[in-house]
Amino acid sequence: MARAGLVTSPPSPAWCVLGRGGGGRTVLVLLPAEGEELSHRDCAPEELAEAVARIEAEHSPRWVWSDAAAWYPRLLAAGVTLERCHDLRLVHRILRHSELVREADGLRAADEWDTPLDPYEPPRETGATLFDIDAGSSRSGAVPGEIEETLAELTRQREAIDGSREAPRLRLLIAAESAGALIAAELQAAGIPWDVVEHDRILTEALGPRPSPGAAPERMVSAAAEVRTALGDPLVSLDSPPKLLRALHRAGIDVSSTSQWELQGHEHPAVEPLLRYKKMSRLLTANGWAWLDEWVHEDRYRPVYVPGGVVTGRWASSGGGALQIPRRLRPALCAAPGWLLVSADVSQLEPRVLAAMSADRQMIAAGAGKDLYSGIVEAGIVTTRQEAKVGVLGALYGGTTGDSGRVVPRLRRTFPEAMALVDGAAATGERGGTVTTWLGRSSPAPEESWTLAQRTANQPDAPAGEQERSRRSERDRGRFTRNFVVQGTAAEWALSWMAALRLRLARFPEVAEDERASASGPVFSRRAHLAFFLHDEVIVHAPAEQAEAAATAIRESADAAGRLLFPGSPIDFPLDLQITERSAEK
DNA sequence: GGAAACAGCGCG
DNA sequence: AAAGCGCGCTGTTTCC
Repeated sequence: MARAGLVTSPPSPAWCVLGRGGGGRTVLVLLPAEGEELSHRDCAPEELAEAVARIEAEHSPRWVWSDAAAWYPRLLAAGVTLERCHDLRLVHRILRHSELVREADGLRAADEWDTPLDPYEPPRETGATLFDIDAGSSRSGAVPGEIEETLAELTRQREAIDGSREAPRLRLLIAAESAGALIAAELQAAGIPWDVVEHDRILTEALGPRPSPGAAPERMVSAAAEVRTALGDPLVSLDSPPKLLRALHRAGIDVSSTSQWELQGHEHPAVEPLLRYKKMSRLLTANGWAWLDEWVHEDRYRPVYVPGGVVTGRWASSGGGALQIPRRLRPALCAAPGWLLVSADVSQLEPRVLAAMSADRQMIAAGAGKDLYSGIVEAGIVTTRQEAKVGVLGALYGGTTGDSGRVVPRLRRTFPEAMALVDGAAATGERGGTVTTWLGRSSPAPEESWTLAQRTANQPDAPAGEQERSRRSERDRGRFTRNFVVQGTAAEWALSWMAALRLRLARFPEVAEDERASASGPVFSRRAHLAFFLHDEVIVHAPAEQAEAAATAIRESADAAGRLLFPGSPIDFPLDLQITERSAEK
């Protein structure tokens, strides 16, 4: 009954709203349960962390603020963690688009809440700097973060939720999204334990020793020389696609672009060193020594996560490329001495989410307790696991050609409910409609110009070229909405997983602080904590004696997330789980 | 001379 | 062997 526990609020759900007041002070408004008295107080910047910690200990309220990204980092720095929050800016963007909200005009009018906070901009609230001015009195418009506007937005949002067609689902989504905001700030504060020596070793092995500034590494220089010799062009730039393409043509290599997948089909002696050069160039520019200098300090890599940064609800990152760390650098992700990494990823998250959403019994059965793709092979639908994978991805992404185009029709016969769900989402998108995830995040409506252009092109007298272009545009949008419902619901599952895990880990006992683990700061060097998240994968950094318990917590949380989203469904979400000192390359 | 777009490639 | 969805980041080219 995990679901009921979250949906029907406990008897006295205090909310504590944080906002900027006058004179650089912060106002705290405690919204109590009915019948109790509303209370508020304000405090100076240097008193804030202590005041928040005291209220958290006494009432454990849901903290309401403009953005976790603006308020939470300095609380964490002061050693304060919070259990739950309501992130108005993230929630605003969900509610104003959601099809489940009946009346969103008020929210849409408050468009100052639509702007995502620029993570590079220093936080503009709480008056924690000495130079803070009293913004409240000097501005005319409503400003997120000021206490009056914060309370007004909370009221708008509560009305929108209470009046929605499916308030319980929306409440789950909002709680999960807000938990994500806490987690993102905590992940950044804790940092990813990073072994600079190992990273340097991988770079040196691949590229040669670190060159002096401005120079290219040895092995890139020699690979480039091989390419130029083979092309008979001693000066050609390998970093300029147009120039390189012309040089390739002059050497008789018939390609339409310089991308690796097109090059690798050709026999020419320039191809092998060129592909080698491209690999090295990529590693150097994206995650080379300059990246190490910029992003890793005191054994921690601290990327910037952007919760809700993708339309589907997935996280994005901004700076540091947290979600694109190449697998070959994974071994640099390494536990502090005396600590361990507990890594877990969900097998075939998206297909399983689709199976659960559509309650497709055959598809659920194919994945029950094992690899879903192997299950499809065993059911006799295809002959190889690779075929099953390509077919399922084609179903999720709207593939029509090649292997996936051949397998999808067979999947449609075997898994009719699952396929009907994604096919329906695609049809809605092609018509210009909106689709919605399991918990209520809706896809953005198409631009007005798009709808208009489609209507014009669909007139019988429209030029054939225009009609063709219009059909292609419709299909593009259909593939987007087809994938949106699945990718978005998978993101909701992952948030629920992490939210449950985070609360379990917070109840772990404290251990003695370790010298190297202390690089994670006062909060995260005394017990197991989340260190990494990547769509369907988490890594917990744990004192060795807590690693087994952390693994159990990860599994329990995955089960809890499944029950929370799909109560009563037989769907399962098996994990690949490993306890190691060093992350595996795979 | 700086912003925007593109190419290419890393991740799920 | 690539395709079909969603991203970020770098270096280069193009545009204003």
